Amino acid sequence: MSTTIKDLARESAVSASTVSYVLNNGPRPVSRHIREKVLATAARMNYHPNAVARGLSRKRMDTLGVVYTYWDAEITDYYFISILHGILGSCMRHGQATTLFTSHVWSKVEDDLSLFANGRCDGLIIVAPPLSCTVMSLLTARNIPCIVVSDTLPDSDISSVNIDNQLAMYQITQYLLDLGHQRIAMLCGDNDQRSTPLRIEGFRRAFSDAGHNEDKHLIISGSYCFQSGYESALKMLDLPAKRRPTALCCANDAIAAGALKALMGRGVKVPEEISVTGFDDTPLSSTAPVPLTSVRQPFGTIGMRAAELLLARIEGDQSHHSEQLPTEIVERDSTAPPKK
Amino acid sequence: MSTTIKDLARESAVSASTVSYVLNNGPRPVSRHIREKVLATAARMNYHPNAVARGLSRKRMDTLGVVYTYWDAEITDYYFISILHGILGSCMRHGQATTLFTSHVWSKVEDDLSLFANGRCDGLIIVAPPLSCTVMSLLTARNIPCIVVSDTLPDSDISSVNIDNQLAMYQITQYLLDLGHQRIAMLCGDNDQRSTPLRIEGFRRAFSDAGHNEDKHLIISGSYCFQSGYESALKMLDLPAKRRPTALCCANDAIAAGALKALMGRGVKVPEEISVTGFDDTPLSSTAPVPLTSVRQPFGTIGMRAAELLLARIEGDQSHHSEQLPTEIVERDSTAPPKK
DNA sequence: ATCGATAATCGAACCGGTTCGATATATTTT
DNA sequence: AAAATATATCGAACCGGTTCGATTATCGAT
Repeated sequence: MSTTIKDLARESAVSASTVSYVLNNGPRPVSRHIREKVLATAARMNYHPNAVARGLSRKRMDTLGVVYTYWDAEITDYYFISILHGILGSCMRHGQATTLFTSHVWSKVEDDLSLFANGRCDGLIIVAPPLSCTVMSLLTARNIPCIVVSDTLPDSDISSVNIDNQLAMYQITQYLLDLGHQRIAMLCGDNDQRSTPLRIEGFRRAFSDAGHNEDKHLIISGSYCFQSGYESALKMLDLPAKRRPTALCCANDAIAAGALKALMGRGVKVPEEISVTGFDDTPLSSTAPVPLTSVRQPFGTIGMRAAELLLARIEGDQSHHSEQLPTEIVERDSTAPPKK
Repeated sequence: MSTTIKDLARESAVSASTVSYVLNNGPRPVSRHIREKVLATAARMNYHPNAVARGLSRKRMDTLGVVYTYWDAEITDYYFISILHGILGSCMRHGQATTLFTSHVWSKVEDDLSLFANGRCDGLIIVAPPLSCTVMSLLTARNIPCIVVSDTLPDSDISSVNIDNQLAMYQITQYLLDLGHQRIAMLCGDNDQRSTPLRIEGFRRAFSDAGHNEDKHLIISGSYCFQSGYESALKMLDLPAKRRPTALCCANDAIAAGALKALMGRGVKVPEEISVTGFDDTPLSSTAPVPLTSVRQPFGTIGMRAAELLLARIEGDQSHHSEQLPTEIVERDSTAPPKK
């Protein structure tokens, strides 16, 4: 249907291989005369090389795959999208296409893996795999380059890019402690996410390092969503006054927004009576009824680095990285020293 | 490196073509005996057919491309993401991979088009192309199936999927008029987006159909962002009391949120003093300080239908569709009859 | 002029599948 | 039992590029 390299060769009265050399600038020299002729016919015939044929013979599709499972049915969450944004940027800059794969259920991803791991993509970026995830071993077994955006697995030699979850939580807890809070509740996210135990650990360590008594009852398990934050906050409000926390340290912004709603519903003033912190610094942080003090994750950079590391690995780099990108506390209006 | 169909053929003591017939269930019959043998060796050798080779010979990659330019540097906006979500769902259901392409500048997309239009994707879904966009004609010239998610172009035979922008705006304006508002300002989005003139037209028609005098000065141009809404709302507040609108009909939720902030900053009560409506029903609508009455667009369905139409077209369907999916007004707390 | 070295070009094989014409085998018909 | 038909399998060509060994043209040095 469309013009092929053979058409081009015939029309330019040269061999197909020569045309290929011209189009790729090598690997062999072509005389100036012929080069120009070929280029001219290519333009005239509106020739565009077929990426699939090219990919087959070069064993390189210049395509990166992104794998993601959403926890509760939404790819639309800011976390994934911003990382994807970074990945896309990187891919564009390096002339790579980006192919997406998602599924509600992680096991389905593993089943459908063959769709990816079959030459279509040169490598895979796996975003936020749940704790129980065997995909990576499948991939390495099949010699498919991959990178995870997640905390490093203890026993894995797969490179990873992420923030330092423990440190980040440590810092924001410390921030609250420095404000003078003593009774702080941590509103946690899903237990099967790797970030959860790490953030809890950071929270705990901030307490012990500060020499404060850590009251275990103030670690509230939940999930990374608005509803969970709402419910957990209500629980906190129902505690007897002397046990009620003066600050809620939330494991992400959605939880914090939910908590905010609960507090406002009960007429509790933020930050005057209770301080609230978010995590992720999504747009929610700034548009919340009380703009949230939050931990900014460099999502874009995370995605970018993941793509770059993957690309390096595809190009033969064997080294093992596990990058931890710095986070930053963004102060807004939801935190203040405790009352009195 | 990895096992090929030839390895499989040798190991099963049959020809490669027979293996192919087994793996694809056709197009020719294979004896039960051989079928099972091949399947067994395939499993044993952990064989996965190479999608690229397959794609080359079948001229079909089972991949749909999604093209998008973000207005102001963010792919992360809810509009695109939710549509993408619908597309992904459809693709998964139909065994298609999804490849993404974005760029800040639309012209860059046109340049890089060859990356897509070269066999890698079987067709393209173009999301929200700006008014001045020549990509589609390039594509049709090169015989590449495509669908736009956008209002239909007057002179185009490319199928499209979208809401009825004019009708939707008509309805929400009517809703405000029915509440008793007479002085309503429309806070518009970008002028180079196709939706803008259509929504304005809907706004106008609602006025004229209701027999109200339409005051042209209440159509405020701007862009689809928070900041624009903020600024436009301030302008409204600065109008002399008798010309000040009692309702702000915003062209999207971001604008409405910005407007809300301006109003709250000036101590204007919503909805008691001024009603505000959004458009799109993004999460912003429900999490805004005053939950917004908004127009819900069926983003997921839009994406889904776009993918399905594209798939049909790829499979040879020549018919021309331009689907307009129904919208729905979601009432929340930001609207009420005008004061007194 | 002749020879060797270098540069430019060609032809064929290959990447890993699919598909079609031809052949071999099994089944039915007469 | 032979002929006609249906079924199962093979081999080769093809998809549209890249790459490598071999061949030819070009050039400077002797």
